[in-house]
Amino acid sequence: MPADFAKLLREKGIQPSAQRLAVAEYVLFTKEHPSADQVWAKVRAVCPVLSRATVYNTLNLFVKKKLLRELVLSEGKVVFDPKMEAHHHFIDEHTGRIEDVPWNAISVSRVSGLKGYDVREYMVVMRGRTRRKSC
Amino acid sequence: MPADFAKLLREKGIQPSAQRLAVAEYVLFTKEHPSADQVWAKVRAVCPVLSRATVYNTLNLFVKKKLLRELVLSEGKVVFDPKMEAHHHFIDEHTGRIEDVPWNAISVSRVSGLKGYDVREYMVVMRGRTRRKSC
DNA sequence: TCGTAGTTTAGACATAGTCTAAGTTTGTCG
DNA sequence: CGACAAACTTAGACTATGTCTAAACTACGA
Repeated sequence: MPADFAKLLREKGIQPSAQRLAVAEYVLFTKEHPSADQVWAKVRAVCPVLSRATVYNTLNLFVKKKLLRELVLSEGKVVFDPKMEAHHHFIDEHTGRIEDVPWNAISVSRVSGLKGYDVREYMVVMRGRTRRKSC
Repeated sequence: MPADFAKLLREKGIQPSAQRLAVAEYVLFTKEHPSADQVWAKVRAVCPVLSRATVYNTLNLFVKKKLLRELVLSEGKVVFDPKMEAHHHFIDEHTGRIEDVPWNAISVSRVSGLKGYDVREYMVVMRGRTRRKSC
């Protein structure tokens, strides 16, 4: 955990304001996977002068500057998939379109040997762009 | 595509109402990955007597009865992860808690050979229960 | 026909996230 | 220092997604 968060932010091209430092101190080193509102709650306990909009702005900024990763499958929505057999998913980065990838196209090993977890199901989620002609 | 949707629903223990049939006809055989409101829009075009609540109820019922799968990483929210190196994720089915799984714990092959896709990044998403003592 | 369980409905409510317009802070340059 | 501009923060309005409720409707067996 760095002593100097301001320096860390500056290195990424982010102006280190008090609010951003408070958010950074919590979110950059947590082991939890907090939602934006959870971040807001945590940081407000330390730094009460902090609006919700700033937390959202700051988190999005951190994601853009590669300090954080956003974990989400589709673009903020729950989607439904009628294909009940196991399969993988590919998400087109430009369009957000989700495509099914057949189970056998990819092989994954050592899942069942994972220590500490009973894995009931799994899938590979890929992101990138489609190389199709017709689209 | 089955001729008799009513029979299909009854086999799963679902009373086949007109609304449920209309939803089933669209959602069980689409290649899209529609959100709930997209389903509503599509089905309402065919069957205008259909409320939003019924669509949500029906979709959730179909998921419970294993006709559909819900594609979502965390429980409907975007969460943030400060770990920027590639890694996988395990989601505890009971608590919804997300844990990081080291990249080397699992091996995935043939991703880069996928026809038609430029995969820029990928991860394995697992679901199940944690077998830890302390929790 | 009646009663009941199951289903559907509109709309209120809740939560997640974005946007805006105004106010505050910060950095720069004379 | 002083003032200006750019960057940042704010409250609250707004949109979208999803849940809940109470009332109305429907199907169906006794």
